[in-house]
Formats: sequence, structure tokens, C-alpha cells
Amino acid sequence: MPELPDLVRFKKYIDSTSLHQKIKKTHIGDTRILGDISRRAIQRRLKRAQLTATDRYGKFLLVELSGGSHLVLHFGMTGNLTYYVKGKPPPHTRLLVDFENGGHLAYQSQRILGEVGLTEKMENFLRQRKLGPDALDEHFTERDFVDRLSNRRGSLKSALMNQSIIAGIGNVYSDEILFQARLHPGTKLTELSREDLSGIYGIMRWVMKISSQGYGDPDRLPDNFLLPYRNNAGPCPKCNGQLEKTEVSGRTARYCPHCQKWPGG
DNA sequence: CGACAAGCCTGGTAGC
DNA sequence: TGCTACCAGGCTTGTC
Repeated sequence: MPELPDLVRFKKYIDSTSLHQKIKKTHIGDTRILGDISRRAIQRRLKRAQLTATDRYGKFLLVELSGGSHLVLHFGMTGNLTYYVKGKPPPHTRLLVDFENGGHLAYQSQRILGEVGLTEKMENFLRQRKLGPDALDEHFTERDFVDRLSNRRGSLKSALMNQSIIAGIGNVYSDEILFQARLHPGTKLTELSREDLSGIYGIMRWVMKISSQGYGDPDRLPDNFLLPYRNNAGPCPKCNGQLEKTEVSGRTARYCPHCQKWPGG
């Protein structure tokens, strides 16, 4: 499920479990999870280091290491973190960090679609990945948003999910933004005015902010959010009607055909 | 058995 | 015509 609000949770999780402990050893369970870095390089860099701080940018977590460089964690579709003291690593552990005090931090990824890497300079990494502004960045203004989304073709949904336009939003939260904006998921950007986009900016910020405050927990969302209902085919939390699904840019979009209309419709 | 799942990257090409 | 950016397909594993 990892989108921006889940990354907020992962950041808090590392902050509260794993900082300022000396690393004894690092295990790489499956090298396919590594980007363009070797198993040896990552093990050497982590040995005897400490995790000193965390930064989140879009769907990336950058964990600062004593010495200055950063461990890069990306969670793909199925990534997760587990800290434990006793017992065995959880299923699908691809990176395991053993601390000298006996604790362990496991990065799990069932489908190996995420990535573990290293970067010396965070700014260089973000530029390399061609990421747009983080959806919750305070400097990401309404004007920036409208400029980035106007004069494009394609759907609003795929633009919201495009990490080089805005970083942090995926399939689930793009559906939520469209639901709160009462727009059909197939809505094209050419059908929307700059005024429409200004309104969508406010909704996008509100959805991402309130979801992040609840750390991505579906039980900590307002009553009228689509997210907790999207997987069991309804009912719509606003009108009690039947939710439907459709395909937009190769992704499954969940929506309420009664509440969500085409622009002007 | 195939379809599907919340991630991103790539190549071919639709559209300006 | 040329370039951009859009989208289908692929990656991966487990479940229905």
C-alpha cells in the first residue's frame, strides 16, 4: 500500500525504533532489490554505522547514516518494515539490519518491486530520479500545481500518479482525490480549466494531509473517505450506492458512479 | 489455469 | 516533420 501517508508511517517507525544504535551486520536476502549498487558496498557502508535521521520525499525514505550518506528505501507495491528483538526475520525480508544491542530492522518486499540503495547526496538522488515536488511540500503552491497540470493531455488521475509531476500519490490516493473532487476517474486534463485545477489542488492537499496525520491507517480517516471501502465493492460512504471499477491508464480505478461525474456533467 | 494486486521503468507511438 | 509525453506491457509473487 505504500504511498505518501504510508511513508510518513515508515519514517515515524524508524525514528521510534532504530536510530542511534550501532549496526553489527547487514544481510541482503535477494540482490534483485538492490539498485545499481553491490551487496558488498552496502554492507561495508552500513557496518558499524548508525542510522541518525530520516527524511521522506514522495514515496522514498532516505535514512541518514553516521558519516553523511543515506540509505535509500523504496517500498514498491508490497514493501514494509518490521523491528524486532527476539525471533526470526518476518516473511520476504530482503534487507536485514542487525544492531549491536540485539534489535533487528527488517525491510520486507514480497514482490521485489521496491529498491534499496545508497546515495551520498540527497539532492543529487532526487534530481536523478526526476521527482516533482512532494505533494505536501509547503512550497508547492496552488499556482505551481495548476502550471504543472495544465496544457497536458491524458487523464487527471495518471497526472496525479506521475511522480515527475507530483511525488507521493499513487493509485489509491489518486482515487481518493477524484472521489472527494466528485470527478469521474476518466476525466481528461483538457476538460478542466485552471479554476477547476485550483479547486483540485485544495482537495489534493487536504486528502494527503489528513491521511498523513493518520499515518495511512484507514481507520483514522474521515467518515466520507472512499479508501476503507474501495476493496469490498461498496457501498459508497457518501450516497450508499454501489461503487464500481474501471480502468484508467492501465490501473484499476474505484469510484462511485452516482457521486463522481464528468466535468460539466 | 488465468486474472489481479496499492509500485516504477521501458519502448513504441499518438498527438501537438 | 520532430519532439514530447502518454500508455501498454513487463517485472515479481501470492491469492482468488
